[in-house]
Amino acid sequence: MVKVLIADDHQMFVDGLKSLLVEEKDMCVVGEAKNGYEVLEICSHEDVDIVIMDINMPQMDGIQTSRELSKKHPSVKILGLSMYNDRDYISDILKAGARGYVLKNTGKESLLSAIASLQSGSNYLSEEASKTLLNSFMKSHSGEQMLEKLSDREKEVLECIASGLTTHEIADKLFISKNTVETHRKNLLYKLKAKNTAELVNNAYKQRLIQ
Amino acid sequence: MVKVLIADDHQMFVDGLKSLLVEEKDMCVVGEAKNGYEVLEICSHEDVDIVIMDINMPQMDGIQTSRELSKKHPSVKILGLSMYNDRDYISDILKAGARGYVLKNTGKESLLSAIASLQSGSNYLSEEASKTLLNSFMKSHSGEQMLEKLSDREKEVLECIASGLTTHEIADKLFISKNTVETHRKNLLYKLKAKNTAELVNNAYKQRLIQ
DNA sequence: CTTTAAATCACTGTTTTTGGTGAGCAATAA
DNA sequence: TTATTGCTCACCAAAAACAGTGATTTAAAG
Repeated sequence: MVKVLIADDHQMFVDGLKSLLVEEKDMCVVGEAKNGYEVLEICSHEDVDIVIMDINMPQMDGIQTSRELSKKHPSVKILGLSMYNDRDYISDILKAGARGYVLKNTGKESLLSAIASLQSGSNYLSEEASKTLLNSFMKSHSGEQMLEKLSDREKEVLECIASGLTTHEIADKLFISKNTVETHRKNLLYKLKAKNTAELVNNAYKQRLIQ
Repeated sequence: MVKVLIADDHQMFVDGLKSLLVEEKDMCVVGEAKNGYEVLEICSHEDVDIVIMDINMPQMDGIQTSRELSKKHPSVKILGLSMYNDRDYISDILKAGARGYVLKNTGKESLLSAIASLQSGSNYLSEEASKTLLNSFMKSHSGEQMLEKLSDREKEVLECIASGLTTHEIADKLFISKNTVETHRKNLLYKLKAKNTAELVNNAYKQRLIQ
């Protein structure tokens, strides 16, 4: 009997999954969570085999939750779930301790085989997800890739830029010099491979640095 | 017996909903669709009472599909569905002919009562959705609102701007003068209430003119 | 057949961004 | 200890964006 915990902030999706899983006689849903805190809370007093973990959740997202969870309860297996076939999503949640990843646009079969794989101790990557990872791996070797992480300060400046503030206004707001803001802006342009402010904001959205 | 058609591009969500609905003895799922074309196709040869219509679908989205569907098959009742509690989404799909709207983050109860309401001939708006509509109505009267529609040309220029092209490059690409592009840019800034390019792209994302 | 709206182009400034280069300081990792 | 990284600041010239105003043509709407 596989004990499953469903973590997703869309109640309707949870309800659907639950009704789908209880049909399987070797599975039971032992809990549901709307955010990361609830996942950790439930796992601390409940015996859970597998967490089906949506990546996009309010308050604490699936990535962060996976990190915490695999630290505190390494025996709990995490299956990453999301609607985006996004390199960063996949690699981030795998790095955070998940043992599998499936997309929401695949059917229940792939979900069930993912659960089976994880339960038997192996890993599971859906076909699309592995393609994406492989592609990005290729690219990373042809120099196309590389997404340098932004520092906290840079994210702060990025948000100011996106909200329409000029360099001077940002400088005033963050109590730093105009020159410093210009440097941050320059580094942001470089790191996000943008050639001007418009593309910067665009890329920031695409890479989900802003939502 | 209510005959339901589920339209959503996430197969897993469809599978979940289906298994949830077949539990209800007075309902049956007569079809599923991954995009608008499939919805129209199915409705043309299948007897459908209610379409559960996700707004975000590839190729033809829920809004456009609802418009076509209520033109061709006005007897089919449409229940709008989305994860966003967004004024534009709600009002757009209602204008397009939907008779109800529920959010994915509400549970199955609200979905079932929505279906029941629609089947009995009345409308259904989830609590959050009606709040959102009401709020935006208030705002629209306090002058805060107003989202002037963009012309096709403006959208075209907007995309160019977001992808990082300069005024000069856009002019070359669209075979128009630099001055014209600047005028379009100016109008875009005005219409989206942005004070510079960064905020323009930002607001375009927020208002889902780019995704 | 008008009135309106979209799309086009023009001129003239001012402000902001962008690119290039360089450097000091503090915290932290190797 | 040394190397690296994040944050800070500086200067300057060229490019681009921004603001204000006005005007013509064409197509749709009334």
